[in-house]
Amino acid sequence: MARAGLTADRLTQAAADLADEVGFENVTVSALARHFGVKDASLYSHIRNAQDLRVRLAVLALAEFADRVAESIAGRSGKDALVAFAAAYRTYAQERPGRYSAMQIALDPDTAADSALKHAEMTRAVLRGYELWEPELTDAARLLHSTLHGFVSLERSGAFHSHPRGVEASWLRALDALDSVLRAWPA
Amino acid sequence: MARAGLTADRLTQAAADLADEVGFENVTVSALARHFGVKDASLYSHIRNAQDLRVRLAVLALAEFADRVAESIAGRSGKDALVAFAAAYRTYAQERPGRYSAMQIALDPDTAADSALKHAEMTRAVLRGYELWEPELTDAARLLHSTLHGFVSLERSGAFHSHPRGVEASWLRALDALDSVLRAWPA
DNA sequence: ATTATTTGCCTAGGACCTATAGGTAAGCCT
DNA sequence: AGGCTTACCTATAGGTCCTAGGCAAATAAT
Repeated sequence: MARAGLTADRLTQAAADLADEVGFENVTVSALARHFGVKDASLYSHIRNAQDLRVRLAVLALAEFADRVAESIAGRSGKDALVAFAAAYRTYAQERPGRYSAMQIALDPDTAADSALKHAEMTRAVLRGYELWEPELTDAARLLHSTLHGFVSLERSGAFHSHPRGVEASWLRALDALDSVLRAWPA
Repeated sequence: MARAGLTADRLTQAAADLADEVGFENVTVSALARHFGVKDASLYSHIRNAQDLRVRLAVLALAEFADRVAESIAGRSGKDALVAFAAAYRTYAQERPGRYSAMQIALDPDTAADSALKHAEMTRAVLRGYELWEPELTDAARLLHSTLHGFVSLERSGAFHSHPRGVEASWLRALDALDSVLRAWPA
């Protein structure tokens, strides 16, 4: 019988698409096997187990996201870079919700090392316009990530829907606030 | 045969404790039934299904968390209130990780209404010292929640462990930044 | 081109989780 | 004591995760 031509990469790609369709938590080995028209057991030649699949998906998403962000902040600086960075963040979460969820799982330091490095570099690139130095640079980077991730995460979970105030307006205000706090940081 | 004396509330309480022990995603109907020494099927007289159990757990956590926060900000104002609010937030996430995870699931507006109201009230109580008015009050509240939730969430997922800078120091800096941005908000 | 090796996918099966249907017995009320 | 409600049961079915072991297709060796 003809082979489906499975590889770990093809499985991970398909899992990512599946995650965006049905949600990260509904990405199962069975569903993925169904998608390729093979039996569950066949996937275990390519992935160690379900958790391994999730980790691969997270790594894929982190790399893809890093590329997007890098592209969006290229050639910008100061508040322009901040806004572009933030927009890339929020847009990715909206367009690729499954991948975004995948990115949030805890990875062991080794696995995350590459992505972590690239993300750290880009964050520093954005913050370069604000003239911050260690250790404040790290504090600022953590605040930046916290704010963006927190906002996007709460928006997705519906926490902002209970109030008529437009989410977009609050988002812009948050970016203003971030910009001003970063500019005033050295003080 | 003796009855275990199950009720939806007792199940929810036990589920919450279980969540803190083994993680929210590992709270299953089976595990809960085992804990009470009854068969899985017996639980379905008290809860509609597994999702219903998770929702009840989330509501429990939200209410419990609201109580804690209310207690911690009572009698404080301005930055004191902000710091107490933030500490309650972070401490709850650390001490009750399963409950904290449960709180993040998306609830339909009706189910979340009570908790949402109480949370909104408390946030407004914290922000009272900063003399903000609608619609900026909502923007500020959203920024506050985003920052706290984002920080706590990233800390828990290990995103901050890749750098030697102490997380506590970054946390204090983030609170300073929040305080200053809230004070400068009307500008 | 035939053989040997690897590898992709299979069947079979076990463990655990979710859920429903229908039954029995414990506890409450009068 | 009688009847009613309900807490818990057995039985059953389907879904997911994963392992063991087998055959056949693809690939490499001769």
